[in-house]
Amino acid sequence: MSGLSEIARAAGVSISTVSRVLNRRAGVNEETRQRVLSVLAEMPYTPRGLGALQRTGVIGLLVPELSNPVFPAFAEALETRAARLGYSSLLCNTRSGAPMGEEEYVRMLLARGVEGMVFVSPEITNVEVPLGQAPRPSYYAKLLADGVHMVFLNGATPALDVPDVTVDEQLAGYMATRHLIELGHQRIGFVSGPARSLPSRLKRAGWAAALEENHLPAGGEYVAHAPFSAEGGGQALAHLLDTVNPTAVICSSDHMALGVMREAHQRGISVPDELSVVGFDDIPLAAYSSPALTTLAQPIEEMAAAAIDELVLRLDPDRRRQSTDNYTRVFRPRLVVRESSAPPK
Amino acid sequence: MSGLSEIARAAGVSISTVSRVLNRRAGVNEETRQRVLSVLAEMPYTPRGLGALQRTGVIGLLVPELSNPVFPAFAEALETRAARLGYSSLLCNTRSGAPMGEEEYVRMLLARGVEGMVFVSPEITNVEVPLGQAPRPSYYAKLLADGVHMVFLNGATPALDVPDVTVDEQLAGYMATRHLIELGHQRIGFVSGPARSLPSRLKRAGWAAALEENHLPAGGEYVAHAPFSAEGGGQALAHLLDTVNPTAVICSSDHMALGVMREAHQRGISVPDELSVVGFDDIPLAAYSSPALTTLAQPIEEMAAAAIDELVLRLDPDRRRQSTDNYTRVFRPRLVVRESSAPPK
DNA sequence: GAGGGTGTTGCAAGGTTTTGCGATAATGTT
DNA sequence: AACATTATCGCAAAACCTTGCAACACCCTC
Repeated sequence: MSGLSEIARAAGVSISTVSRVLNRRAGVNEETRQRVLSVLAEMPYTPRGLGALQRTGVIGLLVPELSNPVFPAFAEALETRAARLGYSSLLCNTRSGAPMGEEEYVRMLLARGVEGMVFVSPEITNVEVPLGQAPRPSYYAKLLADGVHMVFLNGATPALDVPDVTVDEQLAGYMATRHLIELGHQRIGFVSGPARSLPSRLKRAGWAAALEENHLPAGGEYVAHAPFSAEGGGQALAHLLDTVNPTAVICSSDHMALGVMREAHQRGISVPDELSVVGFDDIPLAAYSSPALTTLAQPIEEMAAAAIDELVLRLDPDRRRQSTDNYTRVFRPRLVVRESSAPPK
Repeated sequence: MSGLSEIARAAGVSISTVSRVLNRRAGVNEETRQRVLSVLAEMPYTPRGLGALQRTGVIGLLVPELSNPVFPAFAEALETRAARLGYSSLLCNTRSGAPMGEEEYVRMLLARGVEGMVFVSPEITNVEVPLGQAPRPSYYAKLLADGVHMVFLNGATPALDVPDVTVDEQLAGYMATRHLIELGHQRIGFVSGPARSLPSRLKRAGWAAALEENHLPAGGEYVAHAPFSAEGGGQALAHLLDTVNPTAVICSSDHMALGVMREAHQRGISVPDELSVVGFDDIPLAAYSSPALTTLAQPIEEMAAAAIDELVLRLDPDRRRQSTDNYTRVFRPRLVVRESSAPPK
C-alpha cells in the first residue's frame, strides 16, 4: 500500500531505480533489483492511480495446474457461478512456470485489483514445504491480516482462519476401499500422490481404516507415492505390481487412475477382470474411458457454488459476515460405480 | 488505450471528473457518472503515465472453454512459455458465464493492465455469428486500431491484419482421411463441429478433397454437425450410423472422438474392428483412452511458443516489429497412429 | 597506468493524475 | 422573494511516475 517513494526509501535507492525495476527495464544491477523486489514483497506497491480498485467485480481463481482435468472443471464451475453473481474471473495456474509461485501470483492479482480469491488445492496442502524453499506459515496469515478476502477449496487447514469448502477426503478413501472389500478384494493398494500432500494422507487414513476394520493388510508396502499425473499413476502401479501384486488399487485422482489403467493395458492385465481400479474426482472424462472408471465423485458444481457464494458474501459490504470465524463446509463424496471395478477372479 | 484527458474530452467533462468517477469518490452527479462510464465502455481506460501499468509483465490468454482438454493444454503451454520470458498470464474463459462475451473480457483485461493478449480459437472463427447477436466485424479491427497487441492462435482470418499461429486445418482433414483410405475404408464420415465454425469447414474441405481424389463419396450426408463436446460426438455418430453407416469417421476434435468411441462402445460396436476413429488435437489424454486414439496432433508446445514469442516481440519496445503486416505461421499437423484405426473387416 | 567502453545510478525535466479550493447552480428555508 | 446551504464541477497546484542525460565506477586493452 505504498507509493514509489516509500519503497525507494526502504530499499535505499532512488525513485527512478524502483520505477525501472517495476517496469522491467534494463539498466538495473541484479543485486539492486533483488533488494528492491524483496522490499516490494514486504510492502506491496499500490499505484495510487488504481483507485478503481474498490469494487471491480473481478475475482481471482488460483489452481495449481491444468493438466489434471479436475482443475479446469473446477475453474469452469467457479467461473460460471461467479458470472451469475455478476463477477468475472481471472484464472491463474500457479505452477505453470517455474519462477512464479503462488505467492507472487496472489500479489499480482491484488495489484490488478481483484476483490477476492478462491484457492483451489492451495500450496498449504503440502504439509512439508519442499526443501530449499523457506516455509512461510505466515504467508496466508499475512494476507488475512491485510483484509484480503479469500476462500479455500479443498485446502482445509485448521491452522488458518480461512473459510473453506472441501470434500471429506478421509471418507472418500474409506468408501473406495470399502467398495473394493465388499467386492471381495483382499490385497488393495493405494496409488498415492506425493507423501507431503495432505489430501493423499487423509485418503490413506481412510483406506487404512477400512482395511484394518476387516483385518486386511494396510502396511506401507501397499502404498506407492508418485507425482500427480497419469505417468505417475503408471509408475506407482508398476511398483505395486512388482512388489505386493494387489488385485485392486485406489488412486489419489482420476488422472492417476487413467495412468494406472494404461499401464495395466500395456502389461496385458485386464481391467477389471484381473485388476480393479477406483479413482477420485469423477472428472468429466471418467465416463469416457474404457472401461469406464469407477470413482468417488466430488460434487464439483455444488462445491464451486458454495465457495463462490461464501466469497461473494464476504465481499458484499452490506451483508458482510461479521464473524470471520471458521466457516467450513464439508461435502460427502459419492461413489460412482462404472466398469473398472469388479470382484477378483 | 486512452488517457484520462481523451476520455474527459469524449464525455464532455473535465479531467478531474473522470478521475473522480474512476476513483469512486463522492461529489459526482449520478447522471454525469453514467455518461463517463458509458464513454469508458467504448474506450477502455489505460492509465498512461501511471506506474507499473505500462510494462506490467502481464499478458491475457483468452480461451473459449475449458471442457475440451486442448484448451487447458494450450493454456498451460502458453503460460509456461510466457513465464520463461518473464511474463505472467491471466487466463479467461470467454464462454464460461452467459453474460460476459469475449469483448467484455478483453475490455476487463485491458483495464487490469495487460500488455497484450493471445486469443485461442477466438469468436471470429465463427463465420456466421449466432442469430440475435449483432455481428461485429469492426470489433477486433477497433482493438487493432487502438494499438492493442494481440495474436491469434488457431484463429486465422484474412479479413484482419492480426498475426496468427495456426495448424493447417485443411491439411489435417486431408491427412486423416488419407490415412483411412490407405487402410481400405470407403465410407468415411465426418463428425463435425457446428457449421459456422471455420476450422470445421476447412477440415471438411480437406476431407472432401481426399475422398474425391479417390472417387469416394463426399456428400453432405456423410457429415454430421454437432456441438463441440463428447456428447455432441456421440450424437453425431448416432446420426451417421443410422443413415450412411460409415466404416470409419474423422472428428473435429479428440474431445468429440471420445464421445464417438463411447457411443460405439454402448452400441456394442468394436473400435477399431468395426469402426475406425480418427481425432484431432492429440490431447494429452488421447494416449490414455482405450483403444488409444489415432489422431492428428497439433504441435501444441511449438505453437504456443510461436504465439508467445511473436506477442512478446511486439510488446518489447526495443525490438518491436516495425511492420505489423500479415505475420502468419502455419504448422503442419502430425499423424499419430494409435489403436483406434485399422483396416475395415 | 592512461584511455575508452560498458554498466549502473541519481538528477531533473516532462507528462499524467489527484486533490484542494473556489465558482456556479440547484435546492431548501424563512 | 431573498438568503442560506449543499451539490457539482473545473481550475490550478501538488503529487507522482517516467525517461533522457550526465556522473560515477568498474573493467579491459594497449
